[in-house]
Amino acid sequence: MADIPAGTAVLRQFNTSLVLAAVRQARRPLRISEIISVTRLTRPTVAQAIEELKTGGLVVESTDSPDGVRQGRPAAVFELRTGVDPVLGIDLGPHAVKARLSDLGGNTLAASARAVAGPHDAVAVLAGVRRVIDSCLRDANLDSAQIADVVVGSPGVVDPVAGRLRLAPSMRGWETFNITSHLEKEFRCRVHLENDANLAAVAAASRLPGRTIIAIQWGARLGAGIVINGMLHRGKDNAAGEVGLISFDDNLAFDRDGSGPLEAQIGSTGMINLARHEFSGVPTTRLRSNRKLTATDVFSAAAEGDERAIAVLDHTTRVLARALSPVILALNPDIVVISGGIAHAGDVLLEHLRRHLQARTYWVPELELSEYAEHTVVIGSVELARQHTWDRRLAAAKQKLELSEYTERTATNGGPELAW
Amino acid sequence: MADIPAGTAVLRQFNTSLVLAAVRQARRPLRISEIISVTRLTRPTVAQAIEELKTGGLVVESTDSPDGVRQGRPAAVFELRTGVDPVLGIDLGPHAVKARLSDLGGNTLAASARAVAGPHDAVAVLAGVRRVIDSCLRDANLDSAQIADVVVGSPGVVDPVAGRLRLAPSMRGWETFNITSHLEKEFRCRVHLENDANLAAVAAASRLPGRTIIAIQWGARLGAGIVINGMLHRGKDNAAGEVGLISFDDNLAFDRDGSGPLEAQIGSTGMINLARHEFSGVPTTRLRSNRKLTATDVFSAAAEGDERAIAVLDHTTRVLARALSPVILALNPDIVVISGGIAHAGDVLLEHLRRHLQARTYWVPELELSEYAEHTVVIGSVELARQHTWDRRLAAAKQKLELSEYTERTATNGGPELAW
DNA sequence: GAGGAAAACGAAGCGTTCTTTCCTATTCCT
DNA sequence: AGGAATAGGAAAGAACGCTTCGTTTTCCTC
Repeated sequence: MADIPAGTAVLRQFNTSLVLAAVRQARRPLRISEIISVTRLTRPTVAQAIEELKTGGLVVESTDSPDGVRQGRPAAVFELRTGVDPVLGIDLGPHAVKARLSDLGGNTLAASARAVAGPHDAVAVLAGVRRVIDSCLRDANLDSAQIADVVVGSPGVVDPVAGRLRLAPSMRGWETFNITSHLEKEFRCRVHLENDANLAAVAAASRLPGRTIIAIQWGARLGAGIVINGMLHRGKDNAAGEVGLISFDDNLAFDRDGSGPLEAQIGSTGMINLARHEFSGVPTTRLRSNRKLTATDVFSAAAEGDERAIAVLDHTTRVLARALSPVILALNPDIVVISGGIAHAGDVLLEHLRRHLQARTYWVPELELSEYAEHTVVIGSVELARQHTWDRRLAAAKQKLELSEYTERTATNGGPELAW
Repeated sequence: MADIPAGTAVLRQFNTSLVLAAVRQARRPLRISEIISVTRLTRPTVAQAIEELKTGGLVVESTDSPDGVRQGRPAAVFELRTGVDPVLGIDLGPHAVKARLSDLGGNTLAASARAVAGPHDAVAVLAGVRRVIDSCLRDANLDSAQIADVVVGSPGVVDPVAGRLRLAPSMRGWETFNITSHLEKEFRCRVHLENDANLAAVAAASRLPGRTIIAIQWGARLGAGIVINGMLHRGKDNAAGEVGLISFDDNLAFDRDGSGPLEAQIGSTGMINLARHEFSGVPTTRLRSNRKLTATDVFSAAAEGDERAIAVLDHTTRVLARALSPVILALNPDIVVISGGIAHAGDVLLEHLRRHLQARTYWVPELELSEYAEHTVVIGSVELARQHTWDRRLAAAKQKLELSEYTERTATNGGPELAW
């Protein structure tokens, strides 16, 4: 903590981060005159800020020839220094572990996935984690010491300070195991633990900045991540979005999988049980009861018009709509994004869900399937790790602006003419 | 819009608003040395800022002798100039209109309430509004031209830009009537329309800064206001918090009062119907079926142990818990505050509600009855009007800081070590 | 009652930053 | 080859905050 008396130095830092933000928001290399028009600063100021950012390693002079005007002395163009500080995202799914490596610019360097015996076998899961990490590092030709940030996604309610799970009935034994400090022994950076649905929400929020989003992570388990005006909402106990615990029979109980009432009903295993029951003794050409039935089978059959598959789909989406409608009425979100393996189901899913929501909510939000499907959580992990790294980089430039914590917070969100 | 090249002037303005924020947050007159220690600015800077704020009419030198140290040359103390810019709050309730007049410091100058024929009679409501406003102005010895801001609370979904109600089945005819422009003819200031439950939430948020709150406005109608980390959440269509429309029978319909399914069941009229049915033919000493039954009667009977009243209470709170539990699981709020006439019920209500929530949510939030009870909405109106006025006052000092809109917004809420 | 200590107030000098202004450098077009 | 257009660089001027010093006012002690 530097001495507080700051003087005009804060101005310098403020303007520098203004320039940095301008360069960051643009998706292409920027020339100085463009930065001037965006930030409305003068040329010497911008030049000095760029110089500072260059020596600080935050931006580099791009070698590409600038776009646009092709007359006069060619301008130097600057962009973020992205091909450095690789970050790692890990998804501890119930049946598979995934890892993904990306640079600061968001370019994927490597990805790996691996099925694991089961969520209850901590040793097997840890071994799987080690293998997918090693695979990624090998593919990208990187050493673990070079990684700048790691984010681990997991079902359950996480304790971000302790780095443990506070509630994870589906992963017995994990509550007492501190996975972040375990992994931090191998990396030179911090390892963050985050709820998987929250990461799916981060992935959605990065595509939809500033919006209010309910991200439904729907696979074997069911969870939601809540994004309010672009900001992830974690809740008082970091337990926001635990919609899997919604119950209709006035009785909150976990079944033997550790599933809450709602996810037991419409999580993929619950859904398959329902389908198996529906199809019992009635083997069709596509859906034979002796083959291992998957959720995808049900959806493709529904898309082809199979009545019994449609019945399963209809029931499932009705239950989800019933559970979500109070949340949608309370939040009035812009959009509901559905991720997880179920996102392969296609528009059939959305059509049924929309119909059931229309019967229960006055303003039906936009509905969307995550294009990342079952990879949404890993991608959200990588995205969050990138944000952590950026925040840390920017922290130096922001030191003094902590003063802005004195800026009062009003209770209103700002009406049209009141936003400042 | 002044010329953009700003230079060190933005520093001046930044420091000036820092000083203003410090003075505003303190609830007592502040001496300059106190402002120095809070803002960590130097004396000349603070002195200059104070001088600027004094000439701008935002702060005044208090005549009170300063607290604390009583040695040395007595320090001048400064405080906000509050005894000016009176603001008006209005509550257009279903059965009564209320008005309340306050100064910028939050001191109530006058208050008035009046029963009206019914919410469907627009003429009667307007006449009532005029009378409560006139009564307040007369009591406070003020002229309408002196009012600095007006906020009108009403059930239904408001359109803040148009100043009309976009959905208000309970107030037929109001959708086409532009109440704000009607009132703006009488005042020299802007008139804002806001949902009543949102105003109850504003009232709660002003007592609980920075918290996540579900404010339940529970009277004849039932609505919620959602506050996320101290900020009112309005939702995409300004329709957040419309929990009165939650349905359990998969059918969203309005009854002839214009009530949604949930409010038809447990709004005060629905509750009284239930009680009347419960007590029919079984007149007790306290609750005779021939007297007009009120919700308060039911609660006081329940508090005294009347089994049938307890049954009504139990049923009502169970229905509310069932409707709210998905919202609570999704948001994991700090607290649920219940306002409206029902808040007179006392702790019996909270105990039953808590019990029913415990069966449905893993982390039960704090529960509280609004101390303002049926006056919560008017008080929230006044609070919001005060905030509007402050924001407008501050706008001048903030002009240049609009630049901060370039400060990027990350999708995360900021982990422990990431907040800046 | 006089002197000292403590706190507040006021003013001058200094350093940093941004802005303005002018000039030079490079490239394309005619 | 020369003009136009754009980029880059340097110096002067202005505004601001920080530091330092001296002055004023009150309380406490002797």
